[in-house]
Order: sequence, then structure tokens, then C-alpha cells
Amino acid sequence: MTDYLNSYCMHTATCGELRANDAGRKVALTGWAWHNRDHGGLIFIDLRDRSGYTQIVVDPDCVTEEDFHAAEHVGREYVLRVEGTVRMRGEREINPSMATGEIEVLASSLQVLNTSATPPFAVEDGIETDETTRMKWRYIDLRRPEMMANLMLRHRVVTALRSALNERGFIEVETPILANSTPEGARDYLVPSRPNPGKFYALPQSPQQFKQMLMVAGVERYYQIARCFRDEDLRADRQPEFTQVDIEMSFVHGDDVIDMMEDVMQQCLAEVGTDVSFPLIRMPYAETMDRYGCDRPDIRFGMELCDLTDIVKDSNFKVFASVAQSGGVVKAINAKGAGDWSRGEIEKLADVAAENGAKGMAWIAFTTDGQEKSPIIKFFTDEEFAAMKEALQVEPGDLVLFAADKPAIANAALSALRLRMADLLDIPREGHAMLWVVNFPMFHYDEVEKKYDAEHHPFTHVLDEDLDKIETDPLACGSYSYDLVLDGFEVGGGTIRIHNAEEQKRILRVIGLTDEEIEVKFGHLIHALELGAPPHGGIALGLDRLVMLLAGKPSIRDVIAFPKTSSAADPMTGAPSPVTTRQLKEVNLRLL
RNA sequence: GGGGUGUUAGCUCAGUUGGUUAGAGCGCCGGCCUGUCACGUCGGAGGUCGCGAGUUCAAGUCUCGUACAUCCCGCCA
Repeated sequence: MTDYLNSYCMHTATCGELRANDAGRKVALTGWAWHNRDHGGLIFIDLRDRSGYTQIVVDPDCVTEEDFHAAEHVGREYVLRVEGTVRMRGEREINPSMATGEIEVLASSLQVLNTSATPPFAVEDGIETDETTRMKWRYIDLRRPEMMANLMLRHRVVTALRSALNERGFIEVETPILANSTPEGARDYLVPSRPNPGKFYALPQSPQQFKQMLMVAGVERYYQIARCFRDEDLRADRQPEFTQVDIEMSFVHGDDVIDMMEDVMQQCLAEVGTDVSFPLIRMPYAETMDRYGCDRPDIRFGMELCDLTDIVKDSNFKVFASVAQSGGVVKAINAKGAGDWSRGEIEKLADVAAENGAKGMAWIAFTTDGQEKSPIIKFFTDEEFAAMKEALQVEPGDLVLFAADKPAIANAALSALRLRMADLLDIPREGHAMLWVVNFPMFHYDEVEKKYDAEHHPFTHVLDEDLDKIETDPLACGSYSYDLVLDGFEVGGGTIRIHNAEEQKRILRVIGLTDEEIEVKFGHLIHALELGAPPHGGIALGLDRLVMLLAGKPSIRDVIAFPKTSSAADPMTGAPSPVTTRQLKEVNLRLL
């Protein structure tokens, strides 16, 4: 302790930890000058570090003239080391909004370890500075307590997940960053290989194939905090590089991974103090799409989709009838509380439907004074109308929004409308709600490429009862697959994998690969499966999204130390940047 | 690739039907101040109105293009 006090720049206490029972302690604090209040004869400095802040009092009677002079010239974000004594504040000077507000540190010495230029924006919570500016000076942005708290929360989540997995016999194994380009999935980030002219590595979109190889190797239980790369356009919840908690385990089938992971999540969330109700609902994909129109529903509120196809299929409203009779669906949501909206306000909602591919949006408003307003109501018989009201449980004050289209489009439009209406109507969505969406279909039909494609990925094990339908009726095949959904975001996804080489080949053939292509692109996997692959499965958590939601932030950029802008650039370092002709030549590249 | 919104002082923003010297708050600089905690107070500095064309006697304001940011669709688990 004495050594520390005499040391040039170490501290004996952090700025956020001192309390009334520390009164009398001699301490050395280090940190950044946050708010300076110079009263001429007495100077207050709020000294901040990552743990919080403490008020320093510099009294000319207690420090050297030199130190007092230095204190007078301390600017924002100067780096200080202060030695002094913790003392109780006078009764009127207690600041109850401050964790350390009962005490202060009376300085006996003050060292300026470094000065600081005026920061480009205030180190304060709640600022609305442009994100590019924040990213350009990210180290300043990260000094803000809320950003520092995000980093710490992320650390606690990772630590909790690591210990939960360690306790269950998982071992952490690193897999290559310089990997192979994968033909399926997202666009790859490519890295030219200098010793192999004309050949490229790809940064991994996920360690998927490596972790399956680890299972074949007998690792049995693996995890990795794995950086993944995808060269696709960005979103608030998508960055070109992101972090997965990647998990794989052997000798599992059916719900084994879900059961294990649910335990791990419960333990992790308890440890970081997030309240989520367990056990989690496990909702089949088909039911999820039917009720919410999307595979990652926010189940913290209702307003579920209602299928009216049967009721309107013979109606005089040609739009509904023709959609219903040509394989489409007519679905609706009941937005309670919007029944008195003006026609203009309602019609603006059609934009939301249009953004999601719907050609139109029909509506019926039920005003609180018992009127019914709608451009389409006249087309329905009394029976049809009554059946609709019954199905939607309509009351005065409700607004019913319809989408009639192919199921995928009607679902997408109504799912988006449901979320928009929840926003517009201020429907409370406090707390968190987590669920599993399970048993995704194995395939979907790609209308553009005119071929079947894997819904999750082509290494997914088809449900045992559907194995004989892989070739004859691919779209009817379910799969051992599961997504973990939190508050309307997919925070994890996984499957039981195929461990049988023959089944793997059947799947790859269905998605359009020839036996030659299978050998070239997936030969290593097939061979591994032929050499004693155990039954195995796994899951990957989207760490950034998970922490974003736990932190209550609107973007994963807020929980990533150094994120990229929407054009995948880093304003701080200037990446990506041009390289010299010589560098290009070394890797056998020439720009077009 | 497509659509929406935005770009004015270091930061956040205002700027009317186009009108002559572009404002505010915070911050910054200097003075005063021994109980403040968003300290107070007096004074001061600070602008290529994103960039480029165009219309006009006159453009921060109108038109076109473009860059960047951000949200969404496509794309992406």
C-alpha cells in the first residue's frame, strides 16, 4: 500500500468505490478530470475513471502553491493523480445523485500525468452526437459512462457464458481466420495468398465446418468466442465482422442442444442480472409464421395475425377472393386503440405494407362511437363480416389491417405492420421475452434460381420421420433446427447436424449439386463423416445482438468497441484504404 | 442495387415567401469568485452553410448532380 502511494502513477482506490466508511483513508486516485469547478479560492474536480467518479477538493491550505496553481489550469479530460484523504461531506454538501456523494477527497497533492486537448464532443451520457464523429474519436466516446458500461456488460456476458460452458465440460478451441471460401451463404471477404498466385483465402462466415471436424476428432464439447465475417450490406444489427459464441456437442439428437443451451442461458442471464422467464416456449416454425408472420417474433405483446382466408374466399371483394382461390392467404391484425385514426393516418400505413412487398393494404376502422369506416366493407355479406369480427374479436376502437397475397408477402407485411402499430400505439414492451423457434423446414424453393435451397444450412439433419421424403417432397421435410429469439431479434441459431455421409450427399443433391461438385466443394466434409463422425449438433449465439438487447441499445454498434459505418468503413483508422502498387504486385493483383 | 431522412460554429440545433451584417445553447479563451456538483458571473474569439454545377440582380434557402451518414427493402442467419 505504501509502495503504491509513493509510486509515480498507480492508484490505491478507484474513483467509483469510495463510501462513507472509507472516511479517514489516505488514498491515491487516478483518472480523468471530468467537471472542474474553480471557485477562485477553492477548486472542485470530479475525477472519473471506468468505475465512476469522486469529487476532489483542492484547498490552497492543504496543497503546495505549485499544486494549487496546477489545479487552476486543469482542463477537461486532463489525466490526474491525486493523493489525499477521504472525508465526509458536510450535511448540506451531500450529493444523493452521486454514488460517492457522501464523501470527497481532500487533495494533499495533485499531479498532471497528461494534458488533453479540448475533446471534440462532451464525455457525457445522453449526447446525440453524430455517430461518424463518435467513431472518429471512438476512445473519447468509450469514456462516456454508458459506453463503458456496455463494454463491461459484454465482458460479464462472455465471462458468464464461458463459465457456464466450462462447467458443462466444453473446451474452447480456436479455428482458422484464414479459411476457405464457402459456396453457400453470404458473400466472402477474400484474402489473396502471396505464395499461391491467383488463390484466395476467405475469412470465415462462421466456424461451421471446423467445429464439425472437431466433433469428428472427438473433442465432444467445443465452444469458441469466434469472430465471423460477412461481406453484405450493413444494418443496425449487422456488422461486417461480428462475434458468435459458437458451440458444438457430440452424441446429441432432438432437443438435446436446446435443453443444454437453455440451462446455459438461464445461468448466464441470472449472473448478469437480466430477468427472463424460464422455461422458454418452444414454438414450431409453422405456428410462429402463422401467428406472427416472422420467424423471430417479439412476443412481449399480442396483436397476433389472424387468418381469414376461409371466411373471404367466396366474397364479392375480388382482391381477397382471387388471392384466396389462387393459393394466397388473407390475413389481418387487430390494432386496438387505432379505430379513431383519420383516413390519412391509416392510409399512410399502406407504405409499411408496400415496403415489405405487399401490393396494397385494406382496412376497417371501428370507431369508439360504434361507427364502421372502410373502403371495402360494402363487399362483404353480413355473415362474412360477422365471421371476420368474431375471428378478430373486434370491439369499438379497433383498427383492422388486412394483407392479401402469397403467404410469405402477407406475413412480411403484417409482421412489419404489427411492429409499427406497437410503436405508434406505444404498446408497452418492458422487460425481455425469449423463446425457441424450432423445426424450420429443411428447404425452401428459390424462385429466382429456380431450385431448392437449404433453409438453415445444408448440414442440417432432416426430421427422422421425413427422411424418406427428401427427394420426393423436399418442401415437406422438417429439420432439427432451432433459433433462439429475444425481444424480436434472432440471438442464436443451430441445428442437429447430419453425421451420415449418404444423407449429406442426398441433401446436397436436392439443392442442385452434382456428385462432382459435391466432391470438390464438400469432399472434406463427406470424408470426415465417413470416418466415424459421431451424432452431433450445436448452436451459435450472436453475441453482439444479445448484449445490445441486454444493454437496451438500438444498435450493435453501441456494444462493439470499434464498429464500422454503414459503408463498412472505420472513420478512426481510415480503413479500408488504398495499398501501394508494390503490395498489389506481391499478391499478384492488379486493379481494374 | 432501390427507397426514406439528414449534412449550417468544436458539439447539438434554429434560420420565415430567395433579400444585403447567418443566430442560439453548450463548449472554448480571458477576468472575478472558498462549498460547488450542468457552479456562478463579466467579457471575447469562433462559419468555404458537405461538395460541384445551374436558375436569379441576389441562393444557407430553389433546381440538378454528387459524397457521406443513418433507417429500411433487396441481400444476409
